[in-house]
Amino acid sequence: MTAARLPATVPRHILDATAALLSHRGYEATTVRAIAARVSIKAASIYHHYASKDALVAAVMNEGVRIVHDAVMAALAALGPVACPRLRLETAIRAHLRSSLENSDYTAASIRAFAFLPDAVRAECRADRRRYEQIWRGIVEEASRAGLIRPGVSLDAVRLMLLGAVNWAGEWYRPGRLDIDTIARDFASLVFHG
Amino acid sequence: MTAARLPATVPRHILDATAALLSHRGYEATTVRAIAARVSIKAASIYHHYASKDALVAAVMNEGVRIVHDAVMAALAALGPVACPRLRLETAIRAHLRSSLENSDYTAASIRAFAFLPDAVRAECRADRRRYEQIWRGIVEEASRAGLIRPGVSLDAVRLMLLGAVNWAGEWYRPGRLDIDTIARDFASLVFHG
DNA sequence: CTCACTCCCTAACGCTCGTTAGCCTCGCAC
DNA sequence: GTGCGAGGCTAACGAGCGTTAGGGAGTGAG
Repeated sequence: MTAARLPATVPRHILDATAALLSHRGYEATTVRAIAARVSIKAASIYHHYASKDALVAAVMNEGVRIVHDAVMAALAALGPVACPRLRLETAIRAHLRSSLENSDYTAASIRAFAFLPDAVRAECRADRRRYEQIWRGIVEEASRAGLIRPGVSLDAVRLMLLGAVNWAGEWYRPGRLDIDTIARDFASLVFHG
Repeated sequence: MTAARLPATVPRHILDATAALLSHRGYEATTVRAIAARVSIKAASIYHHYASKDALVAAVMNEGVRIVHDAVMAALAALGPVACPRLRLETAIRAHLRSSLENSDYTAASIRAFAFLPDAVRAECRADRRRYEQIWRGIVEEASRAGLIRPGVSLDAVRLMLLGAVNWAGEWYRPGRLDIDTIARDFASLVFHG
């Protein structure tokens, strides 16, 4: 899961270009020729660094999940071990939103382009994505144990609502309108009762 | 916005096939040949009924928004004019989820495939989509006026969280797990305070 | 100096895409 | 029964796709 998993020989800017195209145009419109053009080389040269388009895409998708995973974990760790669940949830939301909306084409790609990936590529991404989901399962569970979630509400529903809301944010967020801190605060407010 | 907007000569099953493909595979993978194969004709014959792939796609997208719009409006109307905002919100959520998850490939397509449509097609869909958003703006505002939304929370954030959560449901919903009534009830619970 | 290796190139492969042209065959109107 | 439009068809177009073959320039090691 560390950066070392990527072959050192793979130029970062090829991955960057792929991430940018995937996040803005989706899988099919992200052509090898378009990626190559973005880094001012020819399409065939891509294959010197990567075995196939799908291997490149899979690398970007997994990198995207890794980035948001690490961002959320780092933000939670910075809170210290005794932070209240309310604050932990708001912090996780903010970190996820920052990663996918501001910092990382990789994260944006891993969220937006995933749905229509070829099955083979999707299969390569499943494990890391599940691992990321576990963070949220944990946060919601903590909050529930602390009595912050209205009793009777399914914790799965809470988690899926939250992840849905933050993952969909890429479809409407534009810098300069609702700012990310406000979104994170309000989203967190909504899932806690009285 | 009525069905009469579609030329009467366009066989419904061509639209159906396009909606099914769009919702499951996305825009680029929805080829004219694949649509034709689904209705057991050849690709060229599609053009006897529709001027272009994009015109066909745009028709499906707008039909999808119309269907969910009508479904939500009908469900709200069935409640009668004096229903409480809490119930109205839950009802709208349930109608939206039923439309996109159970009843309509059109609605599923209009939600899932929209992001990566060509700009020209997206432009043709904007008006109807905005009109649908207005329903939600109204529901959230009612709830807020009734004092059901925690003060200090942006109503835009509430609306966007709700729409994000329900629109993303297509990415994880599988029949037989969390059922739609439960999801709708829990989602509604979460946005209301004490 | 030379060998090997890296990194890029041109050219082309087989395939699929959206779309068009032109033809055939029904079934209904007159 | 003749004409014609509706609704299919085959064949093909130019373009773009992912990918491969093979070559050439630069560079660092021996």
